[in-house]
Amino acid sequence: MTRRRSGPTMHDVARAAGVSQATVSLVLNDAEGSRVSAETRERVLAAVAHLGYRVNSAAKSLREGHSRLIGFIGDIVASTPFAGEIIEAAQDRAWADGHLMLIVNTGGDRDLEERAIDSLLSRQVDGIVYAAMYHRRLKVPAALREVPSVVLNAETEDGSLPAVVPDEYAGGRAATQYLIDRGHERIGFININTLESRLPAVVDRERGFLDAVDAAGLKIDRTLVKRGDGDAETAYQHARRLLDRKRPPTAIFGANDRTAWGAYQAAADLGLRIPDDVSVMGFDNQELIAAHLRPGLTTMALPFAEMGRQGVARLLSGQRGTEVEAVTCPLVERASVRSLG
Amino acid sequence: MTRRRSGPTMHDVARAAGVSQATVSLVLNDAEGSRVSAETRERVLAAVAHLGYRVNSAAKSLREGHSRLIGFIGDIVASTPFAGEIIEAAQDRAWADGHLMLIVNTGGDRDLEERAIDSLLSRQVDGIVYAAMYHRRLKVPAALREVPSVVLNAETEDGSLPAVVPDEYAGGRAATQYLIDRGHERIGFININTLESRLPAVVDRERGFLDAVDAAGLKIDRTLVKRGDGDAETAYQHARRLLDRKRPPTAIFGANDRTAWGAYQAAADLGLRIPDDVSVMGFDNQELIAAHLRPGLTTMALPFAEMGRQGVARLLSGQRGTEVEAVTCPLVERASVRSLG
DNA sequence: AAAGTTCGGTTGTACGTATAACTGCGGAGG
DNA sequence: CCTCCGCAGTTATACGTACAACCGAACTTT
Repeated sequence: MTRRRSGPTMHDVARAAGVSQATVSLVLNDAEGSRVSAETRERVLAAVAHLGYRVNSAAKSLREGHSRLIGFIGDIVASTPFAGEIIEAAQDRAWADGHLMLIVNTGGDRDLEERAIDSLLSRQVDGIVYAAMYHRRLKVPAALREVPSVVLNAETEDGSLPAVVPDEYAGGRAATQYLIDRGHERIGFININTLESRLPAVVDRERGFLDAVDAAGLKIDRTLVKRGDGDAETAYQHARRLLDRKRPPTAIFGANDRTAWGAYQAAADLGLRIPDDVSVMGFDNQELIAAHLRPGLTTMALPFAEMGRQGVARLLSGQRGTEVEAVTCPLVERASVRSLG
Repeated sequence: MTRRRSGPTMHDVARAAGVSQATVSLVLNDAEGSRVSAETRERVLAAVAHLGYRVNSAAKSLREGHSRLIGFIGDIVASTPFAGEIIEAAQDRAWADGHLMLIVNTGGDRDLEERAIDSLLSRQVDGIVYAAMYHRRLKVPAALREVPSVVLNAETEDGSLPAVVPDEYAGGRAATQYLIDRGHERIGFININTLESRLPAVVDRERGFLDAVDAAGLKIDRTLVKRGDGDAETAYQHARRLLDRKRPPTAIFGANDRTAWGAYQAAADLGLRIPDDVSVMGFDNQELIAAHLRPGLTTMALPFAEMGRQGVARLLSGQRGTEVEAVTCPLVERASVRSLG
């Protein structure tokens, strides 16, 4: 009944090489500080190659008490193209350290999440990465604390776990500064949503924008700041109204790329050319929008890959702090902003 | 030295419940056909809950010879937004069957791929899903054959492994039929690339288009069929030339969404409205393009989720055929096609 | 009453590995 | 010549689980 599909074991190798299983283990693991003659080592290695021996990780994990496995839990994997990036980077980082990544997506289902964590823990994962698909604050399941864990793209409400998030404030500020540096003094800002949403992407980007304007000694014109409802149509309307004024802004900063796209459409409808008549800056660097708009959209990239890397690196480093790490959003320069004067 | 972080074992539970370890195992696994009294079962379950016992999968896998793990290997995960969808669906399907998914992305690196497969095999995975990020034919590493494997979004050159691919031909044909059903008789077709690329997306979609036109008894006008070089600009130029003719087509079918987007831009530049003056149909259903164009692009969706599901399902079903399964591409109706007459 | 037959468990072992503890041997040191 | 020691391994064991084989008591069956 016991279907034993698996290949040769160390015992088979040992027999083939005329040594004991322990010696095989020594050769395979202890590469340096070992006490086995070069000749024996060769024989063992030859037998390994000849038989196509592969270590049985289950046995190894059982013996060693850990698995060289990292768990990855995400709330909504597919819906966002970012997901792949963060997963890839996390996996790459884990692999670089000899770990594989176990992935579970929960679709935000709390109950499934608990079971998923249970399942990961029972597989002796060495750590868990909990990734949120959009930046927010959240409560994490208690079981996460049983093993080193880190939260990506979100912060825990109680600050009980280390987290890695995009630096929205610095991003908003850098984007604005970029426009200011190019001579823009009247800059329209179209936010994604109202501040009540409490989302860092909404609140902090706007704060960054305002502070940059203020720090540059420019007057803050509240009528240039618009807030939407997350809808593309609303963003379009806002952009249209901004550009239709007697003294329109010379640049529009959309708090995300979709909002910026609204500005493109408004400009097109009004016969304005980008960047000649009006400059546009986005945020998020959604490849399919930003890179394919004509002209290409200059925007701030969310550091998904970097978050994935840092998160796993933090797990594997073994240091247990709970600091929130803010990662810089790099500016991606394309062709939608021009220098004035 | 041996850092034993792990929690209680069956022995601990057994002691707490005043039974033997075997009884705990019986209670936990054999739920039905077991021979343990209701009262004992209760005691064991209580002890399990009280101690927070969790099975050690490493030990279980070692004992049982399999891991309830599925390996997922992809060539370019992040670069494409499709990746997330296929991964999510595959993982969901695996989870539904009590399996977790181990993911590795190789970036197309052949050597890394071999090592990844080795690593998966040494972890006793019950099967491997090998996903290509765009539809093509490829050679798979021989080691894949050591365990049930299935190829997604690609076919093996030697047909040695089961595969699941999108039905490009049927998709091209269905899209065209959709236009014909709405009264279009002069339909422009802008292919992504030349047929020399040998890619199914290029070859079969065009074949589907031609066959649909032919089957409808319409005359095939070769001058309405254009081929690009994968570049957005070229697609735009083709669309422009098509629409600039004395008798322009009433509809343009772009072999992918980016090509269709070129048609949007050409139409806009010529002052033509979609769908009033010209209808446009795409292929791929790239959310960020198709859903956000104005008007929304009617297009054929690639069945990524379905491929992920089917692939894993095939693995878990245990049946070992090597057939290539073609999955239907569903039509996503938005607003870029109008009925004539 | 002797001989099964359930019932409700227990004992023992194997899965493949890593490693602590041991061993046989040849040479160096006294 | 005896002792000691380093070398190059070997032997034995534990990790936590599943399950085959066993076992005692109570209950039938003949």
